[in-house]
Amino acid sequence: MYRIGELATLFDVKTDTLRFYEKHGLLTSSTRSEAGYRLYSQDDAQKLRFIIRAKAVGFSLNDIAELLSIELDKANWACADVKGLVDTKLEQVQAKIAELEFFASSLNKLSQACCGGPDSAEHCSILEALESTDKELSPKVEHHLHAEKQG
Amino acid sequence: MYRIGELATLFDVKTDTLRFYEKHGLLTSSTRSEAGYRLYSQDDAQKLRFIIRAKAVGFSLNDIAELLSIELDKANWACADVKGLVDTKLEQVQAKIAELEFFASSLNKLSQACCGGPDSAEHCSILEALESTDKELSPKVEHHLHAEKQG
DNA sequence: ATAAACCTTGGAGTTAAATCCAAGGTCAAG
DNA sequence: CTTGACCTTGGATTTAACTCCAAGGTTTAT
Repeated sequence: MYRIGELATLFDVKTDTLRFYEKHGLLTSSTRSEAGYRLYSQDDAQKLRFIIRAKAVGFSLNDIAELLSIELDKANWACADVKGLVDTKLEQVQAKIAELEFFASSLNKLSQACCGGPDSAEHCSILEALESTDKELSPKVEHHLHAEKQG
Repeated sequence: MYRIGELATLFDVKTDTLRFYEKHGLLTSSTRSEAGYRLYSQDDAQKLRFIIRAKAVGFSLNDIAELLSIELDKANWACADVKGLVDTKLEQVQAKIAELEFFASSLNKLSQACCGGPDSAEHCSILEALESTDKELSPKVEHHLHAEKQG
């Protein structure tokens, strides 16, 4: 079991942050010592790791709480409910991956264009690099941008 | 050219948000009308789209400003500087992608475990699903978690 | 030429997510 | 048996990123 300070050090967060997560229902220490100290189990640590990772890829604490609530505890969740929530989150995750792969390929292009590659100095900013890769736009925007682009 | 309200509608943000981005150096309209109205060009729109996307995958406005500053404008940036910044950002993006792929595979596992798949009811929460996929941990944490896991 | 729907600025208020602070309890080391 | 490094709580403050408001100027449609 970890005391709050140990867990905080381990994951490079502040103890205050852990108490904050507790107050907001994201991570409660599974036990307390006699004196009232929070004691975190291995599972708690696992959960914290998940929270930190999810935050790093742009999920809000609310989103994360929802992800963590996905537990097929049979009494409270129908199977279809779980599946619905999971699949929604999965779509969000996949959308994010798609965005990032786009970024990655553009940054790559930029990096290569920069130092003497065959396309040298052709794409000099992230925006130009993105543009050169762009095939699809958000439906709402597509019409406008294309309209102007031809004119 | 778009007036601020048009651009805002187009991208489903508030006009206040656009002024906020301007104040913080992320997106300045390329011109103003005689009366002082902001007029946004196609390039400005492109830039806004980039900002919105970058935000969606967990970059802060500061991160984004840095990404946007990557411009090989020859006078101010040495080639190596650009490459350095780009490659740093590329690493961040790739790390995020790795995280998300992890999430995705776990959510998938969860979704399948849920409704009568072969692993039915085996991984009942996102945490269990993650754990079942887990091979690598952050180096800092690895030792501790494994140590306890064996004991 | 006037109302409705835009736009301007400056500044205040909100929300999420921490982060800090104060007053005090606990515990291992000397 | 006290010093120092922990921990507790409750509440205040900060930071990022908006979001709203007020007082006033502009444009457009009737």
